[in-house]
Amino acid sequence: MLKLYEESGKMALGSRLRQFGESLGAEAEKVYQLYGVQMDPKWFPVFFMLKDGSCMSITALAEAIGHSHASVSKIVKEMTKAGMCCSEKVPGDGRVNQVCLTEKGKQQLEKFQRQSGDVEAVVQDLLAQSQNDLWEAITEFEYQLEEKNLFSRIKEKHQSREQAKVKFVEFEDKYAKAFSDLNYEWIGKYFDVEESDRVMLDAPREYILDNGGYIAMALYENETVGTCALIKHSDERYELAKMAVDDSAKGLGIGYLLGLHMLEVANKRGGKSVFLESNTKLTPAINLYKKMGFQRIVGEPSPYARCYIQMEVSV
Amino acid sequence: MLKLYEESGKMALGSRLRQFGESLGAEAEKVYQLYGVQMDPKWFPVFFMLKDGSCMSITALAEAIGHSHASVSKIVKEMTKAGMCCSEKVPGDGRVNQVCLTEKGKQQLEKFQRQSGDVEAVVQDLLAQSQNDLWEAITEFEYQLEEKNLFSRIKEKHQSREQAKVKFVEFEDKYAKAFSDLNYEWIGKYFDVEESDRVMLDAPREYILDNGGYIAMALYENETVGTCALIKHSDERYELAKMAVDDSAKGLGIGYLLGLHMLEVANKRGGKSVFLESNTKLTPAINLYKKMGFQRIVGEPSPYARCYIQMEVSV
DNA sequence: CTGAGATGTGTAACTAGTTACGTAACTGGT
DNA sequence: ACCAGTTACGTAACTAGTTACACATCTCAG
Repeated sequence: MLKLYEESGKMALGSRLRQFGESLGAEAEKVYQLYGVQMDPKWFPVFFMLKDGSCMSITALAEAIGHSHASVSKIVKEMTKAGMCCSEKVPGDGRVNQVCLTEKGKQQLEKFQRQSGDVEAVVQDLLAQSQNDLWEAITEFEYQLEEKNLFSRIKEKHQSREQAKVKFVEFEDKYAKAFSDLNYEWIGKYFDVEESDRVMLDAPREYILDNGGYIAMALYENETVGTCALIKHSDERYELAKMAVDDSAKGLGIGYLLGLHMLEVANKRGGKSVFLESNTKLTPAINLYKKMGFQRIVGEPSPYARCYIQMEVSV
Repeated sequence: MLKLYEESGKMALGSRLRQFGESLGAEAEKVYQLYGVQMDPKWFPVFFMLKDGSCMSITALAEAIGHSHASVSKIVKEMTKAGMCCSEKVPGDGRVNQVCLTEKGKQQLEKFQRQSGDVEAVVQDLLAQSQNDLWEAITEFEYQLEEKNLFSRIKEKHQSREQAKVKFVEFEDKYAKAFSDLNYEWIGKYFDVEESDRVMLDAPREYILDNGGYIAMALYENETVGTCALIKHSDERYELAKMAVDDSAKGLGIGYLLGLHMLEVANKRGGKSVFLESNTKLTPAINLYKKMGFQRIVGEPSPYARCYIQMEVSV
């Protein structure tokens, strides 16, 4: 095993797979020669798909063998030149180019079958002697990645580690600027800032906290990266509002954590339900609310011109 | 799984490995981006080998990561241009170019370590959930191939199947031409044909069979592809001579089978030992005899000018 | 000490794939 | 009937590696 793989750990799995696959493939040409099959190893996948005499289009071949159509197009061109296959336009559809083996191509079949039988037997043998069956291992790994690909898994890991660095703290006056800045930022991005916004953002203590509300600040490595407010409408009913997360911290799922934190606070304060008003235009936000458990309701008309949707959740 | 792999069986293992490895690698760039590591994924192996601050030559790097030195040379050139590493001639030896990370390169390390930790954990997790551990499976497979590579194994399989088609029959007059042709062919290739050759080859019945000897012909798909003679020197002592295999059938191990066949015949006829005379120049032949059990002896001087070695085996 | 062969590196040309793009043919809604 | 979008294909340009070759430097036997 290469020094790299000894030291790198399994993070280099992809690299190792590719390299090992290539080293196996390197022997292929000698094998073809041994059996007298007059074929370039890279033709193998195309040849194999056509070997039972069927005709296939370029695209169908590409799909079946996992290459780009461009690659298949080139391979077919070479094979045609070597007299191994031929192609013709299919009558019904002037676009598709149907490819099939020529007689000469079919003549390779007998030798090829002998070869593939032997190779199969050798590989089968090697696999059987291993504790971990390489073929099955790939199948299993691929299957797992089909459910959720590698990148998503890594992203989740990344996110959950980063989220551990996020803390939520109660509003203090020193956060007043951060609170308004974060909100002005996103409101200005999608709408015009309205008077009703300005009032609350500039005097949160007066309009939110003193009326029994609550404001949380999200801190990430001691930077304020998000904020959210609970406005008290009655002892049992709070409004979730002024949620804002800075672009620099997007993608860490801070919004979600912040939201859950707010629901928890509402619950602790005796709230039974939390509602919010938003705009269907803000798809990511709406999805976030849904994920938090909010469901659309028909509520009383809102003083905000941009409000088209109301949602609620019990806590 | 692709249709190709479903149908092809495990003969396409190499192809599948490479393809799967590539598909994993394709996600790498996004991962680097996610963690803010300013690095081209293809730099990874070089970066990794240098990450502990050590200096390495191009060739040493190439060896460690399993690339050609040319590839490493290109990667280092790119990394140098990006300011990630630098290289300088080593004082003792004007040829070697020692490469190490720059400060900027080392700055990537922290982020890289975070990333590799997460990736490692995710892959480890996936492997642990599989019945067949992909990483271990490759290690095992590689280990097996180290002992004997894939091509050798296939060749053996091929050979043993082809050998089943070889039959040995006793000399008849209809084989007289084949017997002499096969021998003249190889003798002429290495030496001048001598009178003592001519006598026996042209009248095998008289000089070999009638004196209690034996001649076998090797048939492969009804073609005579080889021959060999036993010359009786005494009731217990035979000479193996006139062994010839046609070029068209080389590589199938026919010589070996033919030799064993002759020893068997000698044994059945009451022989206790078989000797032969040959020339050290004919390395493949000598190796073949060794494989059959023959050992070098010092014997009586031979009438053949080309004979430099005598070998014997008990049967 | 000197010349033949080995070693280390860089560059050029090749290889087996890819993505990007252009063109022609088909399809489906008005 | 038509045109906007989709599909099939081929070609060109790119990519990440390779092998082949050129060249400088080193090593060591005579």
